[in-house]
Amino acid sequence: MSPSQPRDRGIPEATVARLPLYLRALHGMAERGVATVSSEDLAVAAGVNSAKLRKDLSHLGSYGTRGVGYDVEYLVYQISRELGLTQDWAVAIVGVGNLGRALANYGGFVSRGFRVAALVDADPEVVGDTIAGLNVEHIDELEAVIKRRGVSIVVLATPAEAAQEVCDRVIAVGVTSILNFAPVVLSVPDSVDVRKVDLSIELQILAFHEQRKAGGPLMAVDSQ
Amino acid sequence: MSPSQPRDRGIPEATVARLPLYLRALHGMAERGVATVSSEDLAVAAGVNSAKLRKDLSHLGSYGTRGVGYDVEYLVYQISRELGLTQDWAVAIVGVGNLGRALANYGGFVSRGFRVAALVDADPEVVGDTIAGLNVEHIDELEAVIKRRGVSIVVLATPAEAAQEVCDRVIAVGVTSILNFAPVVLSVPDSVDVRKVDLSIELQILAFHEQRKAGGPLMAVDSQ
DNA sequence: ATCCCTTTGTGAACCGATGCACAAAGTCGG
DNA sequence: CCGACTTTGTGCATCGGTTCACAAAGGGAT
Repeated sequence: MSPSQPRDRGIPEATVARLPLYLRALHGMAERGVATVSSEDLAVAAGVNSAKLRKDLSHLGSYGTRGVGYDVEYLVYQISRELGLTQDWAVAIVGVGNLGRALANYGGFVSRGFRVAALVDADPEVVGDTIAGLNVEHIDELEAVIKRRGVSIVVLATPAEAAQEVCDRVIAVGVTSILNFAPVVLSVPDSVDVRKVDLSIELQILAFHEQRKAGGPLMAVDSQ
Repeated sequence: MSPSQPRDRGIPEATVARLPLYLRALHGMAERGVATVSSEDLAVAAGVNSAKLRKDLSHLGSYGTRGVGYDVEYLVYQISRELGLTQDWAVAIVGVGNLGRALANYGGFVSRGFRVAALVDADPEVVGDTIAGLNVEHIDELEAVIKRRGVSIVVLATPAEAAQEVCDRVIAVGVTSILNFAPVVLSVPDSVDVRKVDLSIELQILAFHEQRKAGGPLMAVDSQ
């Protein structure tokens, strides 16, 4: 705000998106008993350029030792703290179709920092079922469940038509973080974060490049 | 390669990533009987800036009419063609756990241009099962299935440990496009395209921003 | 204690993407 | 047929992110 106080705790978005990658690589190293790691090695493990890695980490602070590298355990802790994974996040999954079910059972989901705290669906056929150890609750209970369980992150795995309404309702009870799997553009206030995952978009991007490789606009049907 | 031949059919990567978004919005409009659309309206529907949309479309050619806008049907066709969706892509899903199953049944997957042509798994328990109308084949048959069905895009929904080996094997039989859901960094030749979707990374990014909103490093527990 | 070797952290050039703002192009009413 | 209006397509300034390259910092050997 005030120019006299730079207050540069702002970490670039691109960096934030890579921190989980580093964290995963570091966890693997910690399990294998690695004590310290150089930016070069960690960069390879995470699949990025080492200069980029160092610049990313430098946004968190000076946690490396020149001539040695980074202490694995310590770096795991620092990144976890920065990402907010030292606390426990209650996640609700709305829409318990094939995808919602898969997400509820997805191991990597539950692992560090996150806990699936509620499953909600509109279909009376599945309400009351137990999935991944959780009772599926009715969509009418949405607001009550979110408040009762202290849910702060909502995963939308509903059909496209239902997504915006559910989105509006959870925002109305204070949720400000949404992970959207429904193939729609959600309209939300600026204060709400929405991340979207669209499986078919990823496939389409692959198809584009595949087409290019296969001869592109010239359609040169040839060995290479 | 040769600098003498610029060959500028190169569409920026950021543009390619947005084309599927435009396509989805356009399909919706076509269904609602909309004949033409302005860049402004389409931009709103796709959730982007209208100048960006126009610049993106300009990379495909001059398909708009000044003073009028874009013909919906025509633009759908042009974008589809550019993305390579006018042809039929055979997709194999390797790993038929919760996620693989969800993907096999996922409607938006099958829809336009893509066809799930094979399901493959290592677990004898599921091999032979019929999922989404397809017989699950054994991982030993991987190479044979890919060749027989003409699979050109492989979706990896295996456990993390198995992903790299499956990846190597499908590349060995000529696959150059992979959509990876396993939480590992795959190592592949430059000629192969890998796109990754990591559900837990998305959650971690949300957690980061959520933590910031909740008071950030100062932990100012306050209304605003 | 000193020197050499390794590795970090970062200044600076570079690159691609974004968004403004406007001229060119086309439509439509009179 | 003309003039007002709409909307595209794009030149240009800007911005965020990437990469290079190197000085500063620390460890370990002698």
